[in-house]
Order: sequence, then structure tokens, then C-alpha cells
Amino acid sequence: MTAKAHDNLSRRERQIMDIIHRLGKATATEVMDALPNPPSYSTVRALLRLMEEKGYLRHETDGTKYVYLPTLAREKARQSALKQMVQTFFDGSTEQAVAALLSKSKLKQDELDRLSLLIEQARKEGR
Amino acid sequence: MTAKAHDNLSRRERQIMDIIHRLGKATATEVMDALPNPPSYSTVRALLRLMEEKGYLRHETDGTKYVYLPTLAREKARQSALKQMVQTFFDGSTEQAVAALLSKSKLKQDELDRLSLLIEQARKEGR
DNA sequence: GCGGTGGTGCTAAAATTTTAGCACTTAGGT
DNA sequence: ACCTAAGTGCTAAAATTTTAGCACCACCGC
Repeated sequence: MTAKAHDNLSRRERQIMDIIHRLGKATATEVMDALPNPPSYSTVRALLRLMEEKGYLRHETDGTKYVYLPTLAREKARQSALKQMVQTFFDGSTEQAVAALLSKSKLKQDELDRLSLLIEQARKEGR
Repeated sequence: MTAKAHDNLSRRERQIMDIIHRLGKATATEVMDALPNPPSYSTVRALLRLMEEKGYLRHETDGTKYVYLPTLAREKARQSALKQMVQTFFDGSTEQAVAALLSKSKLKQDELDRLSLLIEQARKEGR
């Protein structure tokens, strides 16, 4: 079964996906610790197994234990999350989204420098 | 009941919230039309009513019909969605998030100009 | 080589979510 | 005045999701 869209996830599934995306990869214990109103360990394991079966996750073994990772490359997941966000909250306007990000958080001088550079590049390319 | 966090929403509830955020406000029919695998009209109405009861939505009347709106101001919802996104997919780095947005979409010259200005301002303020 | 610790899979019950149906109301047209 | 169309609320059944329990396996220390 191939990975499905973000919006087919049930509540717990989405919470777990978020955690695993944050951490990059995670064991059942780590997921459990990060989960709000955490259920039992056994439950978490069952969920992880089901999600793997559905194609959202895959696992690697680290010694005897399982470490779960997203199926979809982080890059892809980012893209689609961003797209969704821009559509839902910014009427499809990337500019507005960027503006909101900038206004919300205090970026350091060197971060601003780099972003400035990126914009300059985009300007030249677009011209 | 007060509005709860985004991650307590069930699947359908989240889909509906997204739709209503996109549209700003929506009737049962509009929600139904925008819903993937749309259930019956009656079902959508029941969901909307339940979500209002839980505090996620409120409604106004337009003549005889109901128009639903998010409880949380769009601005607030945006902030919290952005924060969530940056945490989950960009290790908390706003810079990275902005960079990803810029690289993904072709912005027009005037949009770039305005963003450039924003960054300049931030630079001066931070200095 | 034996028992405990820390893993695993599977299954079935409990809880929640999702759904559709029914009964009722209001407005408008003829 | 009455019929129809387009709304509404509530309720209970169906479906899905969430949960915990149990049975089994491998490694380690004694």
C-alpha cells in the first residue's frame, strides 16, 4: 500500500506522524513519550505497526529494537505541508506566508543576510 | 466549551476546519462540496453542529440558513499553524521555512520587492 | 541453563467518530 | 390556503479508531 495524503490520517496517526517528522525517526518509547495523553506502550506499538502496514511509515532495526521513519522523504513531506498551509491560511499567497513568518519571529542578523541573498537571486532569475 | 488545540481534531473535523479556513466561512453545502469522499448532507450538518458545540466553530444566520466560521481569529489560527509547521518540518528554524517557501514558488517581481523591504526593515530593527 | 528484561505480533474489546434517517419549521409560489 | 423546497435538530446504528492484553522470542547476567 502506497503512502496516502496527509488528510487521510486519523487523529492519533497524525500526532504520531508529526512526532516522527520532528524527530526524524523514533522508537515506540520515544513516540509514546511525545504523545499527548499517552496511551500504553502496547498501544503505541500497535499503532506504529498499523501505520507501517498502511504505508505511512517504515522501520529499521537498531539491534533488537525498531526505529520508525516516514515513508515519504522529508523534503516531499515539507513541500506538501507548506503547500497545504499556504492554501489554507494564506489564500495561496506565498508572499503573505513569508511575511507572516518574518513578522512572527526574531531572526538573527546572519539569517536575515542569507534570506536577503536568496531574494536577490530570485529577483535576478525572474528578470 | 472553549476551542481546543488543532491536534485534538478528528479526521473529518480537521478536514472541515481546513475548508472553512480556506473559505473564511461556509455553509453546510459548501463544506460538503469541498470534502473528500463527501458524506451525505445530513451528515455534514451533524458534524458542523457537533463542532460548534465543541467550540471550534460558531455560526451566523444568512436569511434562513447557517454560515459557519472559525471560533479562533484567522490571525491566531495562522500563527499557531505556522509555529506547528516550523517545529515539525524545519527543526524550529524560521529561516529554513522561509527558504523552502521561496525556493518552491515563483514569486512575482513586485512580491519579491515587498519581501525584500520587509527583510531590510527587520535588519535595521535588529541592529 | 534459567529467569528476567525488553523487545515483538496479533486479536478482540472499548471508545470514538462518522454516518444516515426522521421529524419538524419556515418561506415562497400559485 | 396549501404544497414544495430548503432549511434545522436529534438520535441511533455502522464503521473506524484506539486501546490493552496476551503469547512469544532473544539477549544478558548469574
